[in-house]
Amino acid sequence: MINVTFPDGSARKFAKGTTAMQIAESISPRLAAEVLTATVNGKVTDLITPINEDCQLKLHKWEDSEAKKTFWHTSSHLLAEALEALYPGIKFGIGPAIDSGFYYDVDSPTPITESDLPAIEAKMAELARNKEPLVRREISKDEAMKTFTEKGDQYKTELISALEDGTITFYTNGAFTDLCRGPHLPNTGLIKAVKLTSVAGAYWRGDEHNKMLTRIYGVSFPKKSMLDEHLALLEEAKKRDHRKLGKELELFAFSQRVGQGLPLWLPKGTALRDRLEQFLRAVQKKHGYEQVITPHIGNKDLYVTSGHYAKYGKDSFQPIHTPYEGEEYLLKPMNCPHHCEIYRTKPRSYKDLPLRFAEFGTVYRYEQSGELHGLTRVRGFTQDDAHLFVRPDQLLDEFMKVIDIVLYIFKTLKFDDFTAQVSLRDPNNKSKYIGSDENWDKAESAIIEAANTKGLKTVVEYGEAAFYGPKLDFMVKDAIGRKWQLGTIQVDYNLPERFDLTYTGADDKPHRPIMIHRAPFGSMERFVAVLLEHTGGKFPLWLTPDQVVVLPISEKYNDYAHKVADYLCAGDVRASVDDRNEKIGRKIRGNELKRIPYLVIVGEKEEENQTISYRIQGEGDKGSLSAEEFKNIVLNKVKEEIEG
RNA sequence: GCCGAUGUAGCUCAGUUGGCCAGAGCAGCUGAUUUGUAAUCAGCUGGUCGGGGGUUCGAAUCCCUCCAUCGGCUCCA
Repeated sequence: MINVTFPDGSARKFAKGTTAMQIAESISPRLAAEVLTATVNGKVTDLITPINEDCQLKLHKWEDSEAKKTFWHTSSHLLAEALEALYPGIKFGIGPAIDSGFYYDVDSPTPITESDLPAIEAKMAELARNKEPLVRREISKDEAMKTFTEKGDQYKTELISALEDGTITFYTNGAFTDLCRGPHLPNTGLIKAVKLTSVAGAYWRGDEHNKMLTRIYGVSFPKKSMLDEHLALLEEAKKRDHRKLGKELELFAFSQRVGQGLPLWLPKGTALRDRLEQFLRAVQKKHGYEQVITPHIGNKDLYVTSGHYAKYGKDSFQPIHTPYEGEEYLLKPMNCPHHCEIYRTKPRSYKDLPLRFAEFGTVYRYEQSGELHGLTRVRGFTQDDAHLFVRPDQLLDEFMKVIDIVLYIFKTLKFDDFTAQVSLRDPNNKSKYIGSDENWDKAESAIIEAANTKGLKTVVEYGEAAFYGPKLDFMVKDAIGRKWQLGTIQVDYNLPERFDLTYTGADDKPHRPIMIHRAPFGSMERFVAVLLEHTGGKFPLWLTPDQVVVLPISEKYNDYAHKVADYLCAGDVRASVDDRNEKIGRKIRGNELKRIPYLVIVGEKEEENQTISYRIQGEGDKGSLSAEEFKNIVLNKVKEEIEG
């Protein structure tokens, strides 16, 4: 007998060799029907693998991420089974579960396009109805190699050759057998709803020098209704797409003639962006930052000194030549080297530090054409940049103060759900980075300590550091649960060395300052994009370009409407009049769609009583007030938003 | 950059196997209407069918090429 302990602390005895599925059945048939996978002693495993020793057992239903992963992993095998049936001779790369579904990379003799997906979905549904069991088999390396060599699948043999004998398992569903360590669902019949979402190219093993395989993405659910909900969420995401909203709300545009990835900020978008800038300027001023301005181009030598040229020279706009031989300039791809030169403009004392230079610095990077995406990835953008030059004894404190600024900004803009990612060096590939191990260790431990002291919810990612130093990256979750990377704070021991930056210490000797790079928004472009998707275009009142539009019932009341708007504008409310010769319903609809927070309606009644009627966006009519009372409502709301 | 898809009016989209001066709705303009809480009516304007080249008696439609956009991959100082 074996002793099985459950998460609630209870324990029961079962015969040796009992499976998790049998255990679930013995507890309740209803549970057994819902359970998808299990964790045995902390390891996710099949329901059908016999358990031979005492263990902690957790049974997972759909809601658990372990169950979803298993569900989607089995779905990828089902996809492969369908593909093999429909495309004889197809070869398989890898087919894992991902956060929001699954994919399989394939090398197909005939091209697979999006129009083929419905037929593949149908085949998957047909196969799933057979309720084929997933059969696990341990297999020797030789035999595994033989199987896939005979099949002619060089991708699988490449994977097998990297594995150790004795650890290799095959899983079979129906006519399809795959190299896989599992775990899987007991049978494919649990997969009741499948949607193949897209087909894309992906390099074999993620290496751009390798052959590009076809990747088929999909998502699946145990119930049809869950798929419908999922598709509804995708629809909602589409509605919030910042590229669509940016066009509709006339915030920004792109022009083929201006060039790819070079955004044009329209008047309303500029108003919004300016307001964000003013907000940040004010916060930074309070925290002892000094604004600086540096040119949009810089001598190539500047970036050679910083090390950026060696690392990113090929990804920059290529050198601009002057009439003089050998003189070369680059469009500024980052602000830090310029700020280092500002530091060098005069001798610095330990008493001067910390120095905090801030700049809304516009930079240009030649991103590969396929990487460009709306405002989130562009070739010309403005960083809300600042560089802090600090003494070693100030580092931790200054770093934490930067965290405070980031937290304050997130709070004001209602990004309530975020995590901090500690981005460290890839310990297996240190050649990608500059600087000594000693300095890296110091920098990394400073970041970790600061994040811990601040009590941030953190995750550590190796290989995500910048080439000159580790980072603390802030990832926010938006209103519909998607994650975005925003601000970043970095500790850098390297640039001060490369630029030979020093300050005179109390001991009258030269010392090396440490740099902190930070950009709470990341860039103005990216931040506006994320804000758009987060709010669906319903910006906070304090930020929105147009706060109030006054709608006269008919042209007879245009004068009164303008009087009201002028009064509001004089009181620092951003108001305008929609005096088009249209019916009131039409004007309301148009301005509601533009997501104007407040609509003021004036007609005979209001003019007579010297009042106004108003509506709140999405909420409808809110009744009548005096213009002054209304103005105070608006101003108070703004105040409340900024002061939290 | 790579794989795949797409590109018709300011926007959203129709345009059958190549064949009458390329269509609709919205937006815009003009006029009528003077309006009470999410679309008033009528008329009009607007397109080198992404650019270039080719096939054909004839191309939005077929072929080549370039550009841009979208979904991914790779990359992200």
